[in-house]
Amino acid sequence: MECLQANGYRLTNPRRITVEILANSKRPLNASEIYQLAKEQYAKIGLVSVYRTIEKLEELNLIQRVHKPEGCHAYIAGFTGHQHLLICTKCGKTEFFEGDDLQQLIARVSLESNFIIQDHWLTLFGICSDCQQKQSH
Amino acid sequence: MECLQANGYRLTNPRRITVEILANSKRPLNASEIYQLAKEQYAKIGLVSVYRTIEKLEELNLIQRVHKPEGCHAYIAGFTGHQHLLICTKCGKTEFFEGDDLQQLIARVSLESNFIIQDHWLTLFGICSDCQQKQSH
DNA sequence: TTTTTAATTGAAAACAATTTTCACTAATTA
DNA sequence: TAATTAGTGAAAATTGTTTTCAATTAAAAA
Ligand SMILES: [Mn+2]
Ligand SMILES: [Mn+2]
Ligand SMILES: [Zn+2]
Ligand SMILES: [Zn+2]
Repeated sequence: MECLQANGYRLTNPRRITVEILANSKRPLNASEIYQLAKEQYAKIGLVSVYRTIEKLEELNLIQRVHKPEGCHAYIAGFTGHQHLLICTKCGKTEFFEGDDLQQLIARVSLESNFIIQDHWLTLFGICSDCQQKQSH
Repeated sequence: MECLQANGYRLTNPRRITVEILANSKRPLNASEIYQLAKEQYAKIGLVSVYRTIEKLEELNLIQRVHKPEGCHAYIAGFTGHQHLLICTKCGKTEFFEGDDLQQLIARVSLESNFIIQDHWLTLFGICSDCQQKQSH
């Protein structure tokens, strides 16, 4: 909310609620999921406002689109700097990690392909500890 | 086409042309791009058949959806086994590479997060050699 | 505090992408 | 060759997202 305000945006109910939902979610949410949750707190919110808030939060790098095999329209909060995602394929729980060292790989691929490599996306998929326990029963 | 036939699908014009376009493309194409190209060879083809062929090729693992910042609705042919993509952000030219060794990283992240890590997505973005030359003029 | 203002809102309409329906066509089998 | 049935394309339906617009409301000004 501070960041929105600092960028000249007004602090409104639809924004507050959308931000709160995204900030508290451990898994990526899409517009309609946010909308369903938001209505519980603020019945008159419109889906359009959710879309518009997502757009602004993404511009300000406060949320990040998450690409998964099932779709790429969900967002997760908490992005800062160069990080990557670790996603539970059972419940969707998503964590960030960093410290990947791809320098050697990138150098090799660059040499073999004659590409100048500027960026990379890395996502790990697995089963979170909660879902491991549920599974073992 | 062989693989389609082996799986009980008929060899039709719409399929032949869609397959040919995807097989010959160096960059990922979406349904409507394939459709535009296909119409040049077979004017009466329908966009629906392109969608249906994409669906089957994806099921048979002959093509793969490509995730990019601009969107995730394009497909590239030639997927076999565990490989990753290298994409030119100028012209879209896409190559496969393999031999990434993420074992150490995966072990560390697994330990820190208590996830069992089962899969990963890695995509490198850069500038291909053609586009490097065009740029330097 | 009250008034002014312009950004923001939600409903509805518009738009875009994809899927479904259905009568017809054509690839394969007998 | 004829019979069968998968596959086709046009049109309609559906889904997800964006635009429009009059009304509302947060923030600035008085
Ligand atoms: Mn990295
Ligand atoms: Mn790999
Ligand atoms: Zn989980
Ligand atoms: Zn290029």
